[in-house]
Amino acid sequence: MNRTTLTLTSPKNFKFRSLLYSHGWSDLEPFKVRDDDKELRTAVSVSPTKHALVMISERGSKIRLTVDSKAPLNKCEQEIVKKSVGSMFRFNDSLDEFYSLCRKEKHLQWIPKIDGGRMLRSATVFEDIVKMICTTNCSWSLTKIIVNHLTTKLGTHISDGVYSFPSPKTIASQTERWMRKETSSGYRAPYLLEFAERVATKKLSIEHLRTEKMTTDELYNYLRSIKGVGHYAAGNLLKLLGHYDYLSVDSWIRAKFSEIHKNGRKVSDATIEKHYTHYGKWRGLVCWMDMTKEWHKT
DNA sequence: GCGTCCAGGTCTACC
DNA sequence: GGTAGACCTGGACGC
Repeated sequence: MNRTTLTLTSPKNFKFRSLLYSHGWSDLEPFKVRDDDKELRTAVSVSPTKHALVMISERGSKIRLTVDSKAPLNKCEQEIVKKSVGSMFRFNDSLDEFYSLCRKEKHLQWIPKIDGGRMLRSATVFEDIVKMICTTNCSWSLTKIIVNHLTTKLGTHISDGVYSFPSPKTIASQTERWMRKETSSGYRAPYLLEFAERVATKKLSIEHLRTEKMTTDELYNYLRSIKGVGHYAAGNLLKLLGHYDYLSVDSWIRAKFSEIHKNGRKVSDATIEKHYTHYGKWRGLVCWMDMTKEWHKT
């Protein structure tokens, strides 16, 4: 095993722990949180056949990447790893405007204090979309099972129990029967296969979506063209693409909102939408942070 | 251990 | 455009 150490400079308003608990992604393979929240492990594919285990930790204002790979990484491949981690950690996203808005409201002032709101992404848009489809219509424990099966049965073993996330081509080459039986994805299997096949054959282009200048509605409609991505999944994916105009209300948000704001009384989605309307294009992020405040208590 | 019921979001057919 | 029903799984529950 070859080991390389790389360093990234974190942007202002960045806190490692806030990123880890930004949402559930750090709980899904190939992510692994280690050493009492001090290290995040994941896999980065630098080419279709070359994968690296990346151990990420915070060192003051720097981010240290300890990278293990079976063959040494050249300079170009090291840059791919750095760029990939920067994209996962949202280094290019500015939250200044969001923080200004939060500072004006007493109950939101805690957010800029913990540098919150930066939501962890997977190494690729493909991985994010597959995982989001796996969150639909099931418990979080089932989501973890499906993603775990996909990664450990179809990914490449790198080191220390870490597997790369499978490529579109690898997923597309499976049969629906195998997917249903071996990944517990059930009726989602044909959705995952169709999506992977469209990406693998370049009928659908998605990796540019993190940098493409598109309006929220254009992005939303693009995502909805993927079978298995409905209103909730598209809204959540938009957050991972830097657009926060959608609340993407699901059963958990309904229950949490009811508990926090309505003393447990049942509420309609329209009531929840109305509650956050005046936060404009940041309403989706304000809602999410409001719902997950307790996750950030130390 | 086994059977039954339920929750969860999306798609499709139908009105 | 709105709505009902099917999809499939793990987990909770009762026996």
